[in-house]
Amino acid sequence: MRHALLERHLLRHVAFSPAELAACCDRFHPHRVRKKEFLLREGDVSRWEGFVVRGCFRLFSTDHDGNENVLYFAAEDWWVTDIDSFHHETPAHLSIQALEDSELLVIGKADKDALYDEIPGVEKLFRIMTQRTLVALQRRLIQNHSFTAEERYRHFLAAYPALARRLTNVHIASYLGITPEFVSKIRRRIATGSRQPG
Amino acid sequence: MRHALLERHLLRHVAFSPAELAACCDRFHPHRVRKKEFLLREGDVSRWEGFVVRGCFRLFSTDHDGNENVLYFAAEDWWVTDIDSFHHETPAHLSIQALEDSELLVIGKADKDALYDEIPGVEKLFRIMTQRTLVALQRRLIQNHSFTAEERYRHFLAAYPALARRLTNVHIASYLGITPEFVSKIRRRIATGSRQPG
DNA sequence: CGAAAATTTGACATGACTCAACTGGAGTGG
DNA sequence: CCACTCCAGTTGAGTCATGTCAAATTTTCG
Repeated sequence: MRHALLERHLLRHVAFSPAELAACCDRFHPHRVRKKEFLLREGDVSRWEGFVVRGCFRLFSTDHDGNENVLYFAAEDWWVTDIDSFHHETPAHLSIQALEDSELLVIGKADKDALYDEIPGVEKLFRIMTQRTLVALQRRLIQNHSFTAEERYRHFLAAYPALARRLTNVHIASYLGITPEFVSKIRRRIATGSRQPG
Repeated sequence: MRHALLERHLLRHVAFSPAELAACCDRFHPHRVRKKEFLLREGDVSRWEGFVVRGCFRLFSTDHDGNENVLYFAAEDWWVTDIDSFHHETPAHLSIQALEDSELLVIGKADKDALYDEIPGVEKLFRIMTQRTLVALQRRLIQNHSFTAEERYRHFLAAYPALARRLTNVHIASYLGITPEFVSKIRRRIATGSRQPG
């Protein structure tokens, strides 16, 4: 499935030849989901890795109290999968739900493994992408420890303004690890113009 | 530098030939540091990626209030580096300090890049290792949101009992994102036999 | 032995949560 | 076009987990 967004994405970190690029893209096929539909449910095996072409998803897990914790949001140009489940064919820890009507390009494990074997550069691409994701997650973990809820909320709005406008406060709260009620109180503090200390 | 621990580590995810294995190991050289010495200081460029052969390190960053947040501990069989700084030769966000007299095998960027180019399998190895680290970090992030401080402390002791015995409570607290005083209070609660709820 | 660091303890402060009530907008069916 | 429902969002009172600060005590280590 040729798709300009995917091609540009793949070329971002590795200089594939046109033939290699086509061989990659041909392993993907399109998939549509409606708002609120699940691409994956906790406990099932993740059979697909997906590249988001249109729409938006949340990846979350449910803890013993029934609280949903959002690991991340994936809009256009992002990947969605439970890495561990996809690679080892084990039950997923994550659920993946569409927050809008969405379109993906998905690839199955056999096709992905074939790409790894056939096209030098695919390993490099995913190594680099995984490293970048890891670095971002490391920073997020540290920020969770050193920032207050208000700082994290402000930072999220500043870092992802377009994404934030597409999400409800409930979801943003769940991503930041705070309650929706408290987000509401933070918003009021911000709106009523109180300067944050520091 | 041939070293049984490193060889076993490299073979864990990829079946290198003896020649490939030797070529990998030869790019590493030994390095010793004393307790409390820094391998890397925030702001400097990380010139080395290190594999810990003996001893223990903490990787941490300092926030605007001067608090040190431990990202992770690295004992034998772990890697230490500021990934971003090492690969892009930019100032590091992390500091790396030896908590004991330690020995590493280190590799510079030029040698690492050479390995990526010369030995098919090295990309795969680091892709897989990075993925596993990412999955572990994802789980840790979610646990930070859904577990209380006491639960996180208990979980850390249960998951890394040997490591925990080598660390002070100050460092464990900094890893868990809580204060050393509160760790002390948790320890008392545990010691006085109070069952944790849930 | 002596200094520095780690740990413990207690009083007090506060950030964030819980719960419950209320408001308002978006979609849906009649 | 209205009535109705369903969520998201807001608000407030009360509570709890965890932090802060300061002092006392123990351990580590030169």
